[in-house]
Amino acid sequence: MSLRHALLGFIEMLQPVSGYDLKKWFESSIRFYWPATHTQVYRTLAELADRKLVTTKKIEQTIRPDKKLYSLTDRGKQELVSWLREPLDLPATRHGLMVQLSFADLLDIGDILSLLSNYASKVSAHLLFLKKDQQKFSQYGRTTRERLLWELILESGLEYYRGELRWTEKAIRRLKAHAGKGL
Amino acid sequence: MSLRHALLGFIEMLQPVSGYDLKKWFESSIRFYWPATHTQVYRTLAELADRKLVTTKKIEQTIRPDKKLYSLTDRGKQELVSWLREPLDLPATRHGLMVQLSFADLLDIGDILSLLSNYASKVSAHLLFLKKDQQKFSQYGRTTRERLLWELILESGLEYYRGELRWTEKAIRRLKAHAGKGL
DNA sequence: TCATACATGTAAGTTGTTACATGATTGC
DNA sequence: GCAATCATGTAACAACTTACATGTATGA
Repeated sequence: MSLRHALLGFIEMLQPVSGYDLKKWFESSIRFYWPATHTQVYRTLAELADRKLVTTKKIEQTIRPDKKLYSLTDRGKQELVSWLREPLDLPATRHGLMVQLSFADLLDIGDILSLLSNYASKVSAHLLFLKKDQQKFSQYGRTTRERLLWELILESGLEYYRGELRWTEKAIRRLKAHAGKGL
Repeated sequence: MSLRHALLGFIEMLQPVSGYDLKKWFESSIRFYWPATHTQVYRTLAELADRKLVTTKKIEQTIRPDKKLYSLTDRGKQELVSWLREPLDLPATRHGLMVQLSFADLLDIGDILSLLSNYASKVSAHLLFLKKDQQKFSQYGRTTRERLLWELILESGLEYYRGELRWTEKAIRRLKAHAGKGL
């Protein structure tokens, strides 16, 4: 599971850091590649502490709720770096729209086109969102190489969604052309 | 969950059909968009039968193990068609390589390039595999519109992986250039 | 003789989602 | 006055994975 290692990675970058802040970092960056809810984050942090990959320190606060700060242990860093080197399998994608289209011959053309245009508009909205994020994000890198890596990751997302848009538009054209032939 | 509806869709196409055959159809087609193990298939079929969306018929066999054949009920077909019309959220992708690259500044350049070239070779292998599948697959469509849909689905996969390859090659070039500057 | 196809399942574990729970402070 | 931020968690459920289990027939 990459969630564990994503957390180790962020802790390495930000230590000492609270679960709450880790969750916020997830939200604003890696979530496009590995989404996680706060429930999962806290559960996984507890497990990492159990396995002595991180240490915790309780901070008592008066006007805010108490919090715990996490830091990496040597074993945690070892675990992180050795995972970073591991070649992974191709990700298993689950793309509900494609499942729908597989059986969409049961629908009439209007319904099929709605599915596609709904997808297109969600993809466009997401693209806009990613572009806004773009500037904000690439500033944080601590080395030029880290900034380059983050830029590449963001471009991968942009290109993926641009590709989805192109494909959706093509699919709409082809389906309309096909429907037209029937007249 | 799309698995339930993917099964309903295949049952609609192939009924009466055994769980074993449904699994094989998954393997050879939809698995790229919605992978499922045989455990999941059998469990979900039992649930669909429980909910009266499908009916089963036991076939006793001597030289082969007995089997169950599944067919759609009217309620099953209704459920399928109404799901097919539902606009879905954007799929949540989990892309481990991107998680690794997010923290890859902890690695040396050789390790980073290995991650990328390993990914590239897996993507290429998968592309070859998809292209082989291409002819075999598009023959099955029962209407011209169904064939068009399946063609579009397959193209979406091809374009995705071609995009991944292009991105990976660009990433390798940029990282090599960056490493070169340091000399 | 060894792997593969046929055909179905159970059990146990891991991961991921949703709802519930608390309670002060700050900004609109 | 109401929503959002801060900060952490539990409980219950849903989905997915891996290992275990059985037993015949066919082809390389």
